[in-house]
Amino acid sequence: MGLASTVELSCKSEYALLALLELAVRYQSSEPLQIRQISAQQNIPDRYLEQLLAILRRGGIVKSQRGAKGGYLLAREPWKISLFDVLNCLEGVESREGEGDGEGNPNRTLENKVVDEIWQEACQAAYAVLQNYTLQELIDRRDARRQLDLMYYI
Amino acid sequence: MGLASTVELSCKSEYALLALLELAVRYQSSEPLQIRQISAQQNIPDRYLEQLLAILRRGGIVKSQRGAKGGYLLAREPWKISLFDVLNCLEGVESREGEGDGEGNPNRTLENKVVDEIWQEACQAAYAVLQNYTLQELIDRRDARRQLDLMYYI
DNA sequence: CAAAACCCTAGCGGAAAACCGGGGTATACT
DNA sequence: AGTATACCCCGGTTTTCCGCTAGGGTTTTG
Repeated sequence: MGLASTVELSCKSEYALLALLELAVRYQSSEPLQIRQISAQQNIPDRYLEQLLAILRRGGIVKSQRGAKGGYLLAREPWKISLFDVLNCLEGVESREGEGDGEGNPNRTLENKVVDEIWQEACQAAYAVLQNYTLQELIDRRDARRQLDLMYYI
Repeated sequence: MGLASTVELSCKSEYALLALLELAVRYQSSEPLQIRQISAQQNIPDRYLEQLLAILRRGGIVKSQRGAKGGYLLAREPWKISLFDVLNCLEGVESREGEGDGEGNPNRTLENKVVDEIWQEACQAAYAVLQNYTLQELIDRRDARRQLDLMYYI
């Protein structure tokens, strides 16, 4: 209830995580996976997913292979990519340098700063959690729940 | 940088906290404070602030006194109102019952659920921090920094 | 050289956030 | 009683942002 249910993961971030999960599953094969395949598997609008993957590429999360038979691969092992890495990469783009706010704003009162300080502290706590989860653990969790669901079914 | 600077407190929440800080400072006097005074002090559009205070009133954070010489007061002591109380009150309004998403949505895959689970866990960590800070501590922090700034100035 | 894939940039549409305004109602003071 | 003050309710407007679409490139395979 309340905050817990209203503060939702952005659609963008969810798409990205689901896509990365697909890449992570096939990491061993080192065969690139194409946008179309991912978008079909996870029900993500393909042209939009394309943009997200571009961001992740620039952020060093995935790498791409151009041309026919190309596609995307994880830039490193699934257990070396934390959820924080991913979300930070996504949300940290197209902010920088547009503010006037953010920090260097002159007419920010002491009250503004204090409130912000605590807000940052709360965010840090959340980041700490996200840094502890990797893509690999995402896969593991899913597989564990698959087993569980299967048991209930029988 | 990154997430840390982009995940910003909503304007709404910041306004509310600043307004409550003003009320908290004058809590002892038990004289109501008017919207105009608060909005002037903290540079908040007064008609907008009015709406926010109405939400906070319905949420039991502040109480109001109508008529001439009226205004707003905290509903309880500043050290008994946590930042979580405030944000939860503000963000938790006008959501409920409009979703289709949220949880009971049938076509949510296992992947969706797993990702959400972890996200919720991260949020919980942030809430824990916010629950530990009260309006009183907001005041104390500000005053501490005032002293500090003064020392540097000399 | 053609097909398959990624690459870049621009812009649209709807929803939510921020804000404004008008007319009502309770209370204090004279 | 009457008037001024300040909250109260609710609808509308503006602006911003997110999710998504679109078009035209460039690189690579075969």
